[in-house]
Amino acid sequence: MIAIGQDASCCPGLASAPLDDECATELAKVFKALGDPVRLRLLSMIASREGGEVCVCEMTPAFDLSQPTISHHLKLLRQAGLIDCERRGTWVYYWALPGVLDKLAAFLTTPQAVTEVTA
Amino acid sequence: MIAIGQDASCCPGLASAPLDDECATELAKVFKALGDPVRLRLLSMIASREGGEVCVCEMTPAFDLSQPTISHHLKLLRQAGLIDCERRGTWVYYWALPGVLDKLAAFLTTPQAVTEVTA
DNA sequence: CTTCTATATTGACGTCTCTCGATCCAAGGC
DNA sequence: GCCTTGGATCGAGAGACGTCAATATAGAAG
Repeated sequence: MIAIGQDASCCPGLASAPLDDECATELAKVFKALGDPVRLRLLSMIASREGGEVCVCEMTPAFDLSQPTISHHLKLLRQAGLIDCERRGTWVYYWALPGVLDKLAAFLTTPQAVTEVTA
Repeated sequence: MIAIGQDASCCPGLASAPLDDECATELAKVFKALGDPVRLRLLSMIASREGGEVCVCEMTPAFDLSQPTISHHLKLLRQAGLIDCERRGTWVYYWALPGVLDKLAAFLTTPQAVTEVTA
């Protein structure tokens, strides 16, 4: 629903120029999705997985929360454009959408830090 | 109040290993502070400023919001450890705390992307 | 000391968010 | 067909959040 892949690239960087309203609104949606410890852990479980895919049945018991709550957080992460999922038989598998996290990281990186790395 | 400088460094990276609860809670506070378009714009105004300092009197009229609301958002950004301020006469000046954004960016950067850059 | 200006704080209101139990849907096995 | 299992959706309640008007505070100027 949120095309961070396109909209984030329009924003040259947090510290390079004052953000316009539209860009800030789009980016805030993604950061808001990251602004919850449960969602951060879910995303980390998914993004750090070797094979790239994690079954819901594996994530739900890792938390002290009800199954609908985990499903709700996964939905928010998906709406933020951070992950996607596919049903395979009885189970549903989630994976991290590539590039989105790196684009966010690039947006946060200050120009000085960039020049230091590339120098 | 939040020592992202210390606590974020304890977290090796979102995509390198599943985040533990404590680390996720600390990081979520910072991302939550970034999860509002007004705060993103405020932080961008501050971080992109050449001299490094921005007066509140310069930020308030840039928004269609009341003065207390802007003050409130600046307070949240400060509590998240992203900015700091100092009173100088009648005016108050804000600046971005260095390194925090870069640490966040490093946390979001996937291991693959890191190896690509350093290769 | 009084007054004015620039910010911060307080209190209140409506809205959004997180969580749960209950229910529904999709797929497999009998 | 029916039943079981894995997930998603619905509806509700408690709490957090964003916003404002009103007030308080700090400093400068008279």
